[in-house]
Amino acid sequence: MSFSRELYPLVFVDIALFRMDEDRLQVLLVQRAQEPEIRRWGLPGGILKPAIDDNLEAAARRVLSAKVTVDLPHLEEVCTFSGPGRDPRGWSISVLFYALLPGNPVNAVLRSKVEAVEWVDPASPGHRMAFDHSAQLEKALTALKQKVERRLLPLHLMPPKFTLSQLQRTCEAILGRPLDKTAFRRRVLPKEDPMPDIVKIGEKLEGRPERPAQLYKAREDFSFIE
Amino acid sequence: MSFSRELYPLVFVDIALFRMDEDRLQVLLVQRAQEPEIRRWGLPGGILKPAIDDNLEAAARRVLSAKVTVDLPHLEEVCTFSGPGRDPRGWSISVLFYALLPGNPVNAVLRSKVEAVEWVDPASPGHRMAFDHSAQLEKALTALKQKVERRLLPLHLMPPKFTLSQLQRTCEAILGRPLDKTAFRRRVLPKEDPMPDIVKIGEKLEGRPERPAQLYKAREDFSFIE
DNA sequence: AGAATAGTGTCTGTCAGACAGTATCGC
DNA sequence: GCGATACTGTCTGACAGACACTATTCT
Repeated sequence: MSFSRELYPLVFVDIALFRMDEDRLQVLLVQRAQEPEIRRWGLPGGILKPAIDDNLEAAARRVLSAKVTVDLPHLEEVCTFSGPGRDPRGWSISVLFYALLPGNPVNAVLRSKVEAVEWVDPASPGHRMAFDHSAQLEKALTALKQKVERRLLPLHLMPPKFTLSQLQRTCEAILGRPLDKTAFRRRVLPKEDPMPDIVKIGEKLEGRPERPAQLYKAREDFSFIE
Repeated sequence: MSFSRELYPLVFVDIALFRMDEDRLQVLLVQRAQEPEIRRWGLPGGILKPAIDDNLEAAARRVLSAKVTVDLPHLEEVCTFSGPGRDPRGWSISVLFYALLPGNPVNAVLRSKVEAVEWVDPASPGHRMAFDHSAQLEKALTALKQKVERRLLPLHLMPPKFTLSQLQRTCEAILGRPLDKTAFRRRVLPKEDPMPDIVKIGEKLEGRPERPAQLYKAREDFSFIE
């Protein structure tokens, strides 16, 4: 442990970036290209750079900008992880964020870099993960789940236009359990709500062999923060 | 800004320590005895010491131990505050915690130090506060409120033995609004719950000119974490 | 007896899950 | 018409607020 580690901790930001792939929730993992824990998989992250970062959230956005071509996914702090042993380089803090990537622009948003990247099922990532990133992913997923459990709609994960069934399947993927259709629609479409979270566009989904569904969009100033 | 500030941020922990005074919620403020912002009031806090702190929560407990003679109040992370401008000493991070002090042992738990201390109403502290501590206090209070709004019982604020009315008044003080007695009791005393949060002791409150109330205690392994 | 709070019984509205039934499209 | 999904109507049980009523102690 270097001397400075006894005065100043290393400060990192780590991000659990979620997206929907069809009807499955996924999270982005990267394979570390450097020591320590080289070749291990983990959440994308990086060290805080006080010289260029305005705050921790800005640091997280900077780290994300190296992975993703769109900015402004929903980004929210979850909690911190800290201690002398979690990173071999010394006493460290990681501030964990989770981010939600919107649906449609996904195809073109990922930029390949020196590291390998992979979208995996957050409930069973299928890799042994570096540092305490396994615990971090669990915390991030729990935070997302709890929000949806509290009836917040994960609209930041949706494409610009979506159907109610799509939205319901997204919630079900996050919660890991089926939802009742009637109850879901009643909740999401309150008849006389002055500020409904979602707005009917007036178009219908075409090109499918079933009855076409109404398309909706998120309210202009919708926020996933309670 | 010193050179090291461009590589390493200063890392602080700040704590909003809540207690009940009769039926009012209070938070502990301290008057700063040092520059910067000397004589301004703020939340108790201190710098992280990697050499002696096992993690950020341990740092918060260490800081609290200088103010309070009991340990183990409920301590929980709220969020972080960060940036180059919030402390004149340079780029800094504060990790905010809130803590709940149990009811009865309060009288003897406060230790006077070099700084003046004061218990104030968290909703209107009555002092202009140092740094961004005003925003921090607001966040901590909101976090506490939301937990109680989500039906978690703030049992860590209660004395070892308490009546249902006392508990209800505590919830009302936190929420800032009255609660219905019938609904509150129904919620708190589910007839056939295998794991109720509170347990009837069997004693009654004596020495009052009204009908004596049943006394309750918190379940052995009760946790305020959801 | 009276004051004061503890504790209960019951009505009513809201809202959830459940489930069956109807609607509307492509083929 | 058939298949598939969109959407609706309605029943039922859980639970919340409201409120009046009863219970039990001290003075």
